Amino acid sequence: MVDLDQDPFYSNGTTDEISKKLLGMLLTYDSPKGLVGGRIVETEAYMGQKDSAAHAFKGRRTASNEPLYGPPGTVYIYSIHGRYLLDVAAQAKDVPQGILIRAIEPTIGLAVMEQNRTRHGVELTNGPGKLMEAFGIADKDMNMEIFGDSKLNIHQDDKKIPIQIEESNRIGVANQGTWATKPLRYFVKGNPYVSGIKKRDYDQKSHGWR
DNA sequence: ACACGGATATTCT
DNA sequence: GAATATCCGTGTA
Repeated sequence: MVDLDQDPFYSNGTTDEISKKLLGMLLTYDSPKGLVGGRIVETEAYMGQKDSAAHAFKGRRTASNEPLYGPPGTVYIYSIHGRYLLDVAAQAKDVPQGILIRAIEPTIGLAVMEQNRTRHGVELTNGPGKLMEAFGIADKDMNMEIFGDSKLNIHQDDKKIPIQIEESNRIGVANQGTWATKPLRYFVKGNPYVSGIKKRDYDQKSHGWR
């Protein structure tokens, strides 16, 4: 059994650094309808107690954000606006910093995801609630599980390299205090599955991968 | 009971 | 592109 607090990936670096490292990694879910997944193309870092936009701001701790306090690699699913969003705890146990996985470029189980979403093309997975709907996840049953031990997995060794990582402020936290404007959102420049990207900014050739 | 949010879809100028 | 309707679980009262 691995010592989770010593995890060589999640504990190695600050949460914003890890958010960038996740870009290009393969995210999979072993769903009841078959394996689904894709490349992570957009993430956001939430820096814990000090971060006015984070769920754990000022050490806030409730039943629903408890997974943030789990060991690195803990699955944190939470609901907002009637959707489910996927986070991963990024630091040692009791350090409540997390990374929101906002979009993926789908590569596995396209037919299943299209059925779950009743949409296709970029609309399949170009947003945090959309990718969870595509996966067919509509509950928080996997909370507190660890990526890799869970049916959810982030394959650290199966990774494409972005040509360029772009940064911006985080989405949907506009009036969440002084941290609202910090550049803690990261995405693969030119990838069509990044939320809100304009068609003219697509990298048609390589989707932003090296 | 009730207000609201780490979102999405639809409907307009 | 921007405005708006709707989503429903969660925190606070």
